[in-house]
Amino acid sequence: MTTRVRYAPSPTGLQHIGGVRTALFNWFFAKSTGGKFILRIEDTDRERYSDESLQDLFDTMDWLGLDWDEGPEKGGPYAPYIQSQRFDIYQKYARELVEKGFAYECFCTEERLESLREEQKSGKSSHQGYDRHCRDLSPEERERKREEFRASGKNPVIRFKVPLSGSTVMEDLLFGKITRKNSDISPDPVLLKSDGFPTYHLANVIDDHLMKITHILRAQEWIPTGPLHILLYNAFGWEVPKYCHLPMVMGKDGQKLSKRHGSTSAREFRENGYLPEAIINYVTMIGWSYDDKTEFFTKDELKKVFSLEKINKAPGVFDYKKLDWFNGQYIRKLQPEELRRRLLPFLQKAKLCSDPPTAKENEILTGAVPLIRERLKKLADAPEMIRFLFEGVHLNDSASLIPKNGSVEATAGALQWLYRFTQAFFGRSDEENEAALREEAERRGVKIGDLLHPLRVAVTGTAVSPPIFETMRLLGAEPVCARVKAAADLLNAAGRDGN
RNA sequence: GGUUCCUUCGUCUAGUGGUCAGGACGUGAGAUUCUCAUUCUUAAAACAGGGGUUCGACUCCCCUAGGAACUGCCA
Repeated sequence: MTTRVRYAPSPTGLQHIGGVRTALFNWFFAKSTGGKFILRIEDTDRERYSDESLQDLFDTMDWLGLDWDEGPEKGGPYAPYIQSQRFDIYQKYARELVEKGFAYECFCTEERLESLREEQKSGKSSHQGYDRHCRDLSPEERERKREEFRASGKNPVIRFKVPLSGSTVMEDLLFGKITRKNSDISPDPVLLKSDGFPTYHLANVIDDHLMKITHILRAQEWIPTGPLHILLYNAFGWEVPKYCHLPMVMGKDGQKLSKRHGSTSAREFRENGYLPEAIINYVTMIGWSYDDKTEFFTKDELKKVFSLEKINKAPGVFDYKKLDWFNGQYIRKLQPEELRRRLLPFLQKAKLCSDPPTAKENEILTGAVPLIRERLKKLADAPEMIRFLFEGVHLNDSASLIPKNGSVEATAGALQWLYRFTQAFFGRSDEENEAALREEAERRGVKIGDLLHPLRVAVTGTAVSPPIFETMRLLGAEPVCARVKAAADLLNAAGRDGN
């Protein structure tokens, strides 16, 4: 039997990294077992639905390189299944359940439900949730209400008749048997809403059955509704798929990962310059492992090696630091030309390169890549690291030129010498330049770094930069000399002002 | 509150009755170095607690504690 799995997101917000992990696990499980991966858009909540979210879903799948093997139409590339386009299917099955006596129409108003909730919150009633008011309406009463609704153009909701006694067992591949007393299941949840759309429970069960899903891999937060779904399968007389609930992804404080912990959406990671290969690798290592030492996996490797047995039961904390490390590793694995290609959009966004880039910009970028590749944690860090290659440097604070424990006078003097040094720099080898620098440092009785600091600040505008010799060569003689001259002048002026 | 699930270094994890409890991130120290990084070496760091079962428990069972998720005409 070939395995069939699905990822079933709701387009009600940006794709969450937890969702990404669920998608990845499903996709890898399908691939590793030679099965099929299906994408199903669960857009039955038209209140929260947004086109932007749907687009973000596609962008994310595309970014991660996750494709799906089926759709409502024959022949690929496939459009995904979309629940809002399957409206009639759910109607039909909901009616079937009512006819078979497993569900019933409920005419309770929003207000009644609200006051019920109030009452329960204040502790007046020991009951929780819906009081099953409409479950046992007399046929006459039911007919009267139905007429009433019809007259006012309202639709009753359809609720599931949860058995009052007994219990339901869910077999989970990871957690084993999970038993829940039927009386503990949410009393008669809504299956079909008054707008005619199904709720998650109904649509999910129907579609998983119709799409012949064999394994349901979904977040652990769904465990409590598992038994309800099983009751639904039983009511329809359908075979129950295998369940494998995935441990949750938590924030540093052990709570569900959310905004306050940092970035949570795939889009944010994308825009910050995390590589999809790093995200894929890191995210699947939360709650899954291969052995006691291997932790680098390409997507292709994971397609072969992924297995449900190695999933961990305990929830995992999302470690941003470790992700950064993974990302740095992957950045350094990239061929220089490939890194250049991926960096370009970030420089364009920072307005340092035009679109398309000019020959000159391309040249600078190509030269800059080897200088920054081992300094990058995220691609978005690049623009600030090499801004000075594209734009002039404006030093307005002469103090930044002075090395630690240095003085204005000494630094001004050093800069005079550095100006001459830069003029000679481009006609000599690095070895010769370094020798000259060392000699001068010794003559002045300072460390070589005390000379390099003002040079670096003068040329790059910052105290932290890629290696200065390479940087200078990349920048070229003219701008380098001009910048050192400008710095020397600035410091002289500062000195004259009596500092 | 109720229900269900979870519990190995700070974090991600290996471990499946006998290990000096291993690796990785992070942290500390050191080396390399023109700054920052990278790289390398090295150190500290864990079986939640209590009972059993057993010749022997991180590994099996029970209890306690702690944490989490769920408790909607949202998914």
